[in-house]
Amino acid sequence: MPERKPRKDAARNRAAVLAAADTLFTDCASPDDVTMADIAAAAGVGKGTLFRAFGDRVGLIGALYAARLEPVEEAVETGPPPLGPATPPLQRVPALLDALLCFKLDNRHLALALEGTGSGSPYQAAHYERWHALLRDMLEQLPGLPDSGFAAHALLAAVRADLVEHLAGEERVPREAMRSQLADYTAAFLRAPRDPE
Amino acid sequence: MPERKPRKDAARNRAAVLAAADTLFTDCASPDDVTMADIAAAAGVGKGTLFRAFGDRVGLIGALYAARLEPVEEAVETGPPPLGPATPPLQRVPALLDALLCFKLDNRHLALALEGTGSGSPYQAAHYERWHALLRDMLEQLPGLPDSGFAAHALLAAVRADLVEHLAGEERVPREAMRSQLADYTAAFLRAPRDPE
DNA sequence: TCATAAGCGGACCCCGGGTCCGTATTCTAG
DNA sequence: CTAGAATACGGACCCGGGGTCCGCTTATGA
Repeated sequence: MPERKPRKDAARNRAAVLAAADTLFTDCASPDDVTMADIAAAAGVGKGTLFRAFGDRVGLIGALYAARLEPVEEAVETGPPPLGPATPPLQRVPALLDALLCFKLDNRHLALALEGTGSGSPYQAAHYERWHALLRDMLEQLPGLPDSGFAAHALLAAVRADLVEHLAGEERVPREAMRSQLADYTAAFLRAPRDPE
Repeated sequence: MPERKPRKDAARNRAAVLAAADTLFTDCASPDDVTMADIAAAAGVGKGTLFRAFGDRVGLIGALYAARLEPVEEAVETGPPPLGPATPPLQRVPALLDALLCFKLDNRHLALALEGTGSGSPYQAAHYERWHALLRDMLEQLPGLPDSGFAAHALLAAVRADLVEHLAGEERVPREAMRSQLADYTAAFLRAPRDPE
């Protein structure tokens, strides 16, 4: 395949934009008061450059998000328990949800910016489908649970960026409290199946 | 309190706008390709009128949403079982979630428009807090469940408009299937407490 | 009927995402 | 090293949508 390597300045600019956007997003109160022009300016670059490199706003945010998310993905795909693939579902499901929660807590504005993108919802983001499939498959291995597809969606909905933001921001729930609440919630759901004693 | 009654034409126009917006939203593919100008035009009214009557876009959508939601609220507050207040929590919780799901199914675009409003999320909509409080209180009466506040959030997240839209639209899950999946999910969660046999 | 306040409408402003194209930079072949 | 093509740059520019403003119209009630 003729995958031509990009020019050096292009690569440098891309990196600069990514870096600038990153700090801007983490510093700002709401993701949508950081504009494309702001980012371009902060990166010392023209708007055109920015759009050529990432296509559009969603593309840029998506790239940032992907970069931040990469460690988590690696930990899930090839890491040690309890996140790695060798873990039995009963421990891995809560571990995954906890990891996702932590990620959203650590990248509030970014996740918010990505999920709140137009009416698109998070449901057409490439990542979402991956997490959903993974979670669904794990749930499927657990006997006696209801429709795994829906359950996976519902569990993922419990760690949606705006909910997390609301809890952390409005309700001032501290990080560890939120983690344990989520763990309890997950546990309650997973405890369900063994009912016919 | 000096609550002056509005002029007749004002009332008429308000109603016209509401009606026009309603049909526009239900007909259109995505909630954000119906603009304020469209609504004004469809209602045969100037933009100014529209903004004076509802403040801003969110206000208008909120008003529409509230109107549509009113029957549900009444059913919950003063209706017969299984939605009404006389129902024991174990039946009322699933009934409430089911009612909410049906509502979102029947008002997809509207709910989508309201929940997807900026980064505001649904969590600052007045209605949300009501549902959350109600659900939390019901959960509280059930022994052995984890933190009711979080659980209420998580359960409500399972019927969020964009998830419902995704399931109905992208995954083509039929209405009744979705209802039963939600019911199963809810049941699994509620079944949890009685574990120490 | 007339005075006054409430309401009306649509031209207008603002601002942000996205585009365009003349110019500058990098790459590559000779 | 150099010339030419290919690629990238940047910021002026466009467009569309939310929200405002103010001179004019219409309801109201004395």
